[in-house]
Amino acid sequence: MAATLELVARAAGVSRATVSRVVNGSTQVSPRVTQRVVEAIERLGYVPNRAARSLASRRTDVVALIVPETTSTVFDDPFFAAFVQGVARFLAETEYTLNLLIAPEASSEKTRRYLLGGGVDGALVVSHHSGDHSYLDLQRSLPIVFGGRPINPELAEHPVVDVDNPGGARIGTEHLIGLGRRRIGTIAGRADMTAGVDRLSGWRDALRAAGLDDGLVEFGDFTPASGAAAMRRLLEREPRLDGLFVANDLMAAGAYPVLRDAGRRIPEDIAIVGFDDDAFAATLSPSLTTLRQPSAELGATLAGTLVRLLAGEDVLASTILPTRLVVRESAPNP
Amino acid sequence: MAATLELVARAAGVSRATVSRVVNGSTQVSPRVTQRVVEAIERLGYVPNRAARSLASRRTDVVALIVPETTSTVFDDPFFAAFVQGVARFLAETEYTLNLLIAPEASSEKTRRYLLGGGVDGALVVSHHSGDHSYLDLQRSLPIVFGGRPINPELAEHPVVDVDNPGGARIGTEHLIGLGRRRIGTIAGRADMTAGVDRLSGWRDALRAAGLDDGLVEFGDFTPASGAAAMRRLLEREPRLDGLFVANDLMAAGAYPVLRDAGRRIPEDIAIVGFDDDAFAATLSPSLTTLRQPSAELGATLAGTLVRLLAGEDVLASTILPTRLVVRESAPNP
DNA sequence: ATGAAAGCGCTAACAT
DNA sequence: ATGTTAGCGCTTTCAT
Repeated sequence: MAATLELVARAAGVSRATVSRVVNGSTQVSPRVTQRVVEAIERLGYVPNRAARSLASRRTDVVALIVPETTSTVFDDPFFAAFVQGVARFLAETEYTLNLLIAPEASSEKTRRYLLGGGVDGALVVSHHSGDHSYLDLQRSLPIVFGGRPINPELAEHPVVDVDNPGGARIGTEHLIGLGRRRIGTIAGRADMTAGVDRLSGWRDALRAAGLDDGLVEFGDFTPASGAAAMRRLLEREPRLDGLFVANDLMAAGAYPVLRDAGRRIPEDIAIVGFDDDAFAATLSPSLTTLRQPSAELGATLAGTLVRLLAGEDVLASTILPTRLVVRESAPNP
Repeated sequence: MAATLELVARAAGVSRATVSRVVNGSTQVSPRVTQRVVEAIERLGYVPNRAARSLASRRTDVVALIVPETTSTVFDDPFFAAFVQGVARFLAETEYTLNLLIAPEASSEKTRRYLLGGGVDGALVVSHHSGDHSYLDLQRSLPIVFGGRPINPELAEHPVVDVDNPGGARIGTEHLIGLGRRRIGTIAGRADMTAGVDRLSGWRDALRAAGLDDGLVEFGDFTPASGAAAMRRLLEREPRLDGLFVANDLMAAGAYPVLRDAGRRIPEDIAIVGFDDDAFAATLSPSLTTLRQPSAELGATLAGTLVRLLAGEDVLASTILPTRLVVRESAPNP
């Protein structure tokens, strides 16, 4: 059986309150008593009971990272690896423990109870879809920080950390324009995710500023297969396409073989810029020019914002991290 | 503020005990009272407090999946995606919530306290290294099921679920023998992980049974780079190598270019069998013959074993799942 | 079938 | 600096 505070107190010849103080690092305990208590704790192998502590203190020291995606999406998307790592690394330096809650679960009643029932002190929510309303009723009862601007305006009051999607898309598109391309299409991401919407608008802004046609849009869902399909539609609509901005690298990877089969050379006939700089971008042939997201930094910033929020500090309503253009063969410098 | 049991009891005009019974699905409550209580719960938006419930009932309804690896290892290894999914899917059907604890964390004092302090009802531990002793002191105080036989004999008393590593390796090697290959080497996995040790012994068994030389062993650490290095050493030792069993597909992928550079054709000059059937096995050129692991099933079985253990049921000390040979171009059928 | 009452193990005023 | 005393919100005998 696990030792209790009571037992430790008895062994050390002090009150439970004193043991509690020692366990919680209070400075108000005399060195010699602290010493006695510490010894008793070691001797008995005492570990505080979480439930009791949480019940009395009204905190859990746990934060949840909620990913409303399927398990496979999470693991297949290279972005998440770095992102989760950023979160975990940051939290490792704090008093908090990370609890990763994955999708189907996250929408379930069980998880809702876990969150609402005081199971965690706060939550991080990433990749929020417009169709997903499962966090609406959490917002008033739990500190939440969003990773990626939620498309849902009701959630606007929560702090958000995001990468500069419109800015990155604009820079990528301007790069294509700078290469002299004039018929520039885009394979956009899902319209129900802000990453999709924002990258599309960045592409559009750049084209309009240059006085070019911004009608060559086809949508995908961030998967390679959808990228291939969108590429086919785009080529059909405008065979003379000479530039392409793709909302993520995976879809760009899907577009490559379609272009090859159509006899279009990259970058001679059509220059391509992706988004993410995932693990495959550099290994594609030709290698992909793309916008790098600071994924790990995003995770760390997100975690940091939540921790500050939980500490009662003021946090920025919105933090936007910059992207960086990584120039490779698919759209080389002039 | 969140509603409490007390408030619900008052609203429904019953005792707290009765509300508790309704919440916990006791059949001993009359329909009309149940009805009243349910209404009060809905009206007040009551969600039980986890800490209080856990303190009183001495259970948490949470199980931990402990992965003693770095975050990137977990996410980069295709095996984990399917595995975690298997665990999550199984638990979704139960009363338990999954808490994924990743490595650096898992060895930390914080996590130890989380586990020992009653934070979870039980734990699943995968990918156990011999160097890792952090779970030794958990074993007596927490129900644990291991995924993959722990190399540490002290942990032998815990239930284990594993794939048939020796059997798979034997079958793969026998396939090479059946192809008429006679100088069959192996790139083995790390000697401090049972998956490495067991696959090596399976290869050895097959060769001995056939009366062939079982000395052509070089070790890697399951990464492509280590596979490449091992391949070079093997070719140096025995240039006439005509068969190769590799302990995982990633190392096989690393070996491919080395063989190509050495002017050895696959499978004409050297036939290759891998292990895992990961996402890349089929896309290698030539595609890789390999042993498929039932990763998701492994996760589900592991979770199921723990759940049964927690329910006080008897569980098998050891459950071994079969692998299946997937024949592709690198070692085609005769 | 329902209620009363005693904790579960800890923290946090409040005293001293 | 240390002890005393209430709870935290729930489950669980034990009565009735």
